[in-house]
Amino acid sequence: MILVIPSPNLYIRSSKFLNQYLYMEYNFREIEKKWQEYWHDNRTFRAEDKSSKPKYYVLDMFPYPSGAGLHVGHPLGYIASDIFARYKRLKGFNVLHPMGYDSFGLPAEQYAIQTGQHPDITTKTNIARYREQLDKIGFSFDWDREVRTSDSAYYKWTQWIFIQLFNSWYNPETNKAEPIDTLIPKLNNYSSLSEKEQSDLLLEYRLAYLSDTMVNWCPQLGTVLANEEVKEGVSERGGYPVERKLMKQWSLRIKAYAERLLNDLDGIDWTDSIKEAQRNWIGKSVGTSLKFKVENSKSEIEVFTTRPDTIFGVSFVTLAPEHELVQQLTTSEHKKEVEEYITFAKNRSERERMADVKKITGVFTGAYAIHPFTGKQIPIWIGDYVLLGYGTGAVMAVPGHDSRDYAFAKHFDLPIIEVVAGGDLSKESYDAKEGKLINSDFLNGKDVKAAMKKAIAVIEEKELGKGKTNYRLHDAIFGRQRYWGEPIPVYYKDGIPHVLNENELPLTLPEVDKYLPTETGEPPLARASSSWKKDGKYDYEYSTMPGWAGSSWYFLRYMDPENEKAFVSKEAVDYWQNVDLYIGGAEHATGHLLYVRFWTKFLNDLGFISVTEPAKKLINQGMIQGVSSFVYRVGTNVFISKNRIDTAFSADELKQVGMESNDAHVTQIHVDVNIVNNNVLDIDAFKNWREEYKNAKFILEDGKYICGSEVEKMSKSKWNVVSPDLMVEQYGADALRLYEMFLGPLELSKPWNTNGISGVSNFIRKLWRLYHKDDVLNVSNEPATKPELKILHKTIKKIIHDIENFSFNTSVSNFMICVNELTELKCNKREILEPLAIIIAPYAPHIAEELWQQLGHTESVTYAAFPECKEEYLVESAFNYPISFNGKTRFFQEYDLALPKEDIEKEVLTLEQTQKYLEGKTPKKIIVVHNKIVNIVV
RNA sequence: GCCCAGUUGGCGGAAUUGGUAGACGCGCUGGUCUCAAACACCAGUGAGAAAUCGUGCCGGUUCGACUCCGGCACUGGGUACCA
Repeated sequence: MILVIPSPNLYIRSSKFLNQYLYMEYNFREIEKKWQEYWHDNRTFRAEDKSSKPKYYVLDMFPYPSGAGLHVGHPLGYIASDIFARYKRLKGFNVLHPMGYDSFGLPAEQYAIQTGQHPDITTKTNIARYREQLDKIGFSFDWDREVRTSDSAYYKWTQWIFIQLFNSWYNPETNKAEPIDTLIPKLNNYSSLSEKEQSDLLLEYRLAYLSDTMVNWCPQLGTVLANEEVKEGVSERGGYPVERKLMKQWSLRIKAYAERLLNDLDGIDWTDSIKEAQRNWIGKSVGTSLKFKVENSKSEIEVFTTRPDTIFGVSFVTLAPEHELVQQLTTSEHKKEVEEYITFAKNRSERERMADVKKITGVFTGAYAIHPFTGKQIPIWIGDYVLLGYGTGAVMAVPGHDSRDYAFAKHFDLPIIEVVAGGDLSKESYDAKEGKLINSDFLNGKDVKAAMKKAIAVIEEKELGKGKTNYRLHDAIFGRQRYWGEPIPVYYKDGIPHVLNENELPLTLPEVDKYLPTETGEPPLARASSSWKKDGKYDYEYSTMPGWAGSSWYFLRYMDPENEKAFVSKEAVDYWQNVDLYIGGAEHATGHLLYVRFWTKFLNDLGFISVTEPAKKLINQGMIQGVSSFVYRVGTNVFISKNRIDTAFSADELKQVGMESNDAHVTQIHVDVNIVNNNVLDIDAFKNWREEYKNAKFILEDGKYICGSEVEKMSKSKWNVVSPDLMVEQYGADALRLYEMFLGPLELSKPWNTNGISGVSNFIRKLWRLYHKDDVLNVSNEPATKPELKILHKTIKKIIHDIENFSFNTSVSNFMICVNELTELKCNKREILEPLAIIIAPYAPHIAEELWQQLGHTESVTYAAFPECKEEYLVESAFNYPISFNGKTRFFQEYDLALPKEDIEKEVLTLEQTQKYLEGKTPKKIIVVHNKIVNIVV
C-alpha cells in the first residue's frame, strides 16, 4: 500500500499524532481532569473538626489575588506544602491545609480609580482566575474553609479584634494586655476629669489609639504608609515618594510587645535569617538615660546612650530638629539660622535625606549645656542625624568613639576627646568596646566593661539618670486614607472616639461615587451618602485598616471559618493549636510575620486563644527568576544570530538582508521566551509575534537563529513570564509539580528553565510503563525478589528522610533512580508497585490515584498508609572499599563486612595494585574505617 | 557600612554532615529505528595525550576537607544616620 502524503505540514502533524498514540500511553490530560473532579466531588481533603487522629496544620502565606494571575514561581511554595500535607495524611494525621485570599488591597483600588469598576468586582474576577489556575495543579486544599478578608463575614471579626485592642491596655506589671477597666483605678483623679479629658488620657494607654503622629505620607497614593511599606524612601507598591507629616492617626501599640516578640523568637523553628531580620527590626538596645542641665535655664536635656563609659568624651550635645526644647534654647543671635535649618530639614523628603546620608547638616543653637561631672560648658547643636522618634531625640556626642558624632565634629570643627585608648582619632573614631579608659577622672584605667558599670552606678547614685532599654520598633500606624479596606469600627461624638458594640458589627463598606479623596482632602469614605452615620447623626471614622489587618489572624479563622458567634471557637484552637508548617516568601519578614505574632500574643493575653505564637515552623521558599531571551537587531529590521555579532558578514549575506555595510549599530531586544526553545528562535513565530517584525530579515548561524539569555526577575515587561497553565497544558500537573521541586532546594532562588521539564515528563511515562504493557495494566502477584525489595525499601527510607528535611529536590531524583532500577529488573510485582504508588502520591497525585485505582482499590490513595521501611532488606554482607593513598582513591576492593580491620589491613597490603601504588615504599600508617574507606599513608 | 544567604561540569543541581566529588535531570556527541526528520531506545559526556589536576581565591587543622577554622573576593536579598 502506498501512503499518499498531501503536504509535508500535514505529515508532520499526523506523525506527531502517531507518536502520541505509540509512546504517550499515559494520557495525563484525561487522567488529571478525572481525579481533580473526583477530589472535588468527594471533598477528599476536608479536615475533620473532631478526630482521634493527631492534627497537623500546613499553611501557605495568604495570596493577594492580583490581576496578572500566577506565574510559574508562585506555586513553588504551594507545591512543597501540598506534598507535605499529603505526606502527613498518609502518615495518619488529620491535616488542615486551607487556602484563601487576602483580598483587600491597593491594586484593585487603583484599578477602580482608573476605570470606576467597583474593587469588589475586580477582586472576584481575579479570585476566580486564581482558583482556576490553582485547581489545575492538583492541590489538596480544603476549599470548604476558604476565607476572604474582604468578606463582611470575615472582616466583622477583624473589626471585633480592633475593638478588643481599643478596649485594652498593656500592664507592665503583669507584662500582658488587660481590659482597660483594670487601668482606671490606677489613674489618679480620673473621675474628676471631663469626659474629653478622660478619653484623651485613656488613649495614651489603649493598644489601639488615636494620636498626633509623624507619618509616612504618600501624596500620590493619598494615604499614609507603615514603615515596612516604605522602601528606600518610596512606597513599596508603586514606588511613589513618601514624606514625613504630622497627622492624627490610629496606631497599634506593638512596641509594648517588643520584648516578648524578641524573646519568643528563641522558641520557634524559623529560619535564622527571618529571626535575625526581626531582631534587627525590633532593635533592642540597652543603655542609660542621662540629664544635662542647660546653662542659664531651668530646662534639662535628657539623652539616651549605650556608652555611659564615654561620658568624659562628650564635647557637644545634638538635638533632633523637631525637639521640643529647640525653640526655647536657641539664643536670639542664632534664631534666624536655626529656623532656616528647621525649615530645611522639614522640607527634605525622606528620599533626599536617605540619598545623601553622608551629607552632614546641622546648626549651633547658641546655648550650652553643663557637663554633669566636669561642669564644663558643652555647646548644644541641632542636626538631622538625630531622630526624634528614637530614644529621647537628643544625643550626647562623643566624637572620639562614635562615627556619626565624629563626622559631625570634623565637619563643624568641634573638639574630639579621646577617652578609650586603642584607636587613631586623627583618622577615624574608635567605636570598639575594647580598651582602657583615659582622660576620664574616676574611670581612668578601667576597661570598657568595668567603666560602663561604674559610670551607671555613679549616674544612678547622683540621680542624673537611670538604666533604660530602647527599641527601634515603632508603633504601627493603622489607618489608611483609602477605600478598599476594612472600615475602622469607630464613630465620633463631640470629638470623642467611640467604638461600636459587638452587635453593630460588621460595619460594612459603604458605596461611594468615586474612589478618590474628597475636594477637602478627606478619605474616600467621606463620600458615602449622608445616611452613613452612626444612629443617623455621628460621623464614622473615614480611614480604613491597612492591608495587613486581615492577614494578622487568618490562620485562626481557618480552624473555624463558619463561626458566627466568635472569630474562632476555643475548642477549635485547643484542637488545632497553631500552624505546624508555614511556607511563604521571605519578603514578609518584618511586616506580616511581626504583626501576626503581635495579634496572636494579644489574643492570648485576653484568654481567647491558647497559643502565643502563630507558627511553629516557617520555611521561606526562594524566588523563581525568569530567563530572558534576547534578539539582536542591526539597522532597522535585520536580526543577527548571537554568535555572529562580532563576525563579518559576507557580501552575499549583506545583499540578502539589504544592508550596505558591516558596521551598523546592534540593539539588544527582549523577545518572548515562549517562542524560543533552547536558545533557538522560532523564526516564524517571531515574525507573527509583532506586526513590525513581519518582514524581518535574519543572519543565521548553522541555519538557526541563536538568542542570548540572561537571568532576571520574572516580569511581563521582560517577556520572560512562564505561566503554570501552559506547563500543565503541555506536560501535565504532575510533571509541573515534580519539575518545580526538582529544580533545586526549596529555599534557594533559581532561574526557571522550561527545557528541563522533559526529564520529569519522561520519568512519568517510565513510571506508567512499569505498571503497564501495551497500555493495559500488567502487574504480577508473584512475590518480589530480594533485589527488588531492596530497591523499594532503600527508596522508602530516602523519601521519608527527604520529606522530613524538606529536601524535595532530592526525593524526585530518588524516585527516578528507583524507577530506573526497577525498569532494569523488569519488575512488575504488586508487592513493589503498590507501595511505590503510595510514596509517590504526595508528589504526583494524579498518576498515583490512577495507578492505585487500577491496582484494584476503590478508595482514594490520599488516605492509604505510608509504607514502612524495613531495614532487613537493606543489610549488606560486604562492602566495596575504596582504597586510597594519601587520601586519593585509586581502586576498589570488596571485603566481607564481618572481616576485622586488622585483617583488611593485611589483605590490602598483599594486593598487587597496592604494591604498584606503594612504589616499593613502606606505608607509614594504614587507616581502615569500617564500611567506609581504606587509606594508606605513604 | 551592617546583617543574612550563596559561589561545585556547558546548565539546574547531588554528596548519608569529615571518608569514592559531579548522583539525578537537561544539553551535547555517537549509534539503533527511518527514504529522511521528530519521537523512542542504547552508549558516551569535569579538564587533560598522559602523568595527573580539579568544588570562588589564599592559608591552616587532619591519615583524609565541597564539608571544620582564619583571611579575602564576587553574586543575590534585607537594612540604613537607632546614639
